[in-house]
Amino acid sequence: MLVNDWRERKKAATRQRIQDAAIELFLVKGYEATTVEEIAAAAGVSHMTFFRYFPAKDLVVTADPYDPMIAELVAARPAEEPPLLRLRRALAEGFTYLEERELATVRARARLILDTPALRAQLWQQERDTAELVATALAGGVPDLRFRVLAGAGMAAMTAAVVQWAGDDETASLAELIDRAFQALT
Amino acid sequence: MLVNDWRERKKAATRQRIQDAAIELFLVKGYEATTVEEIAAAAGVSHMTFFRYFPAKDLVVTADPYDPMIAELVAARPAEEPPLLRLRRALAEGFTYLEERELATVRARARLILDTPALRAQLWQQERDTAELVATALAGGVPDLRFRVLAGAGMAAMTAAVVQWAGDDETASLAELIDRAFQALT
DNA sequence: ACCCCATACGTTATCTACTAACATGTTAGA
DNA sequence: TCTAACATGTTAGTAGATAACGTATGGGGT
Repeated sequence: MLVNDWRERKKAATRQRIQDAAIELFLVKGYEATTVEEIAAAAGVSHMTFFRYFPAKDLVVTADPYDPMIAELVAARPAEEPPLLRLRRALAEGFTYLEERELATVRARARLILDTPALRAQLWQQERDTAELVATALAGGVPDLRFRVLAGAGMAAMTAAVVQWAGDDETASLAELIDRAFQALT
Repeated sequence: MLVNDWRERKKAATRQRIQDAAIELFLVKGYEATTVEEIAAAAGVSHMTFFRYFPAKDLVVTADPYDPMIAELVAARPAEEPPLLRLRRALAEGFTYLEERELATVRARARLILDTPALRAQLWQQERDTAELVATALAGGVPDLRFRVLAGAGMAAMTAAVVQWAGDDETASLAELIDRAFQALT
């Protein structure tokens, strides 16, 4: 079983190399102007290896572990709370945890995504998937229209906050913006 | 100026021919399995003409006049109403107008879009654009975070309703689902 | 130490969406 | 009738994505 460890770590490393090379190139040359072949060359692999790790070019940017995390946080909160408050608190927890390390990276990536149509498309799809997960967590089973609406509204609030936060250096902190966004919802 | 009329009508006709041919092929063979060349051939044009009318393959399905219409309806309603009620009433008006003619077509197209990842991506982007238009209409100028959240939440409610309506033949009417969705929001 | 084989990676070919350059034909107006 | 504008076609090319097939590296059983 030691073998698997070694292989997994090697794979994780090349995956990271590809992703780093890609984002660096995107920030310098722009997303559209950067070809997969260039990324692969910069990471020292062939274009096939790129596609084995990221089935599509945009996934190298949009693949992200946070969205599923939100659903877990929602499920972890007491079911007695009203749905929107539950979601709000869950998000607050999540973003507080983030605050300490990766906020700058997240912001840079958010900007890249928001400035690139091809990447934005994926993002909205992802938001929708997360909304369904959140709705399921809120309902504690298959959600009905009511829970889907609430989850969707909550995601919309979060998205509005993130968009403002990413677009303006002078704006408030992300946590505060999310708080304000949920306030507007009630 | 008579000339322009004639040319415009001819252009509108070929545009329609292309779109009809495309949607028919999509429904029969599926979106991915249908090539632009096939669509162009079925419509009796070259693939370049296709792209002149629809800059991207997916636009032949997702290009749609309803989303801008919503913003107009919102702006037309009295500004004294609370924002969410205003949006709700505006949507009610719009879908009542629709009811009389194209509902079946809209439903078929909605299903095609919801079943095709490549089309879904565009749809969410479009929803976002509409939300911005609605937010502007609600604010009567450049919207702040509050109006953006409300507009986004409203669009989320509408989307949830449309998704359920498109997915289930036995479900309630679209107007009623939208009404229920907005009820869940308050 | 030997071979075996799984597994990651590369090479090559091909498809398709999409774009650009240039050619052609048709029609409105002088 | 000539010409300028405009819609369309032809051709060639780029880039994302997939499939078939070959190769090498390293682990485990004998």
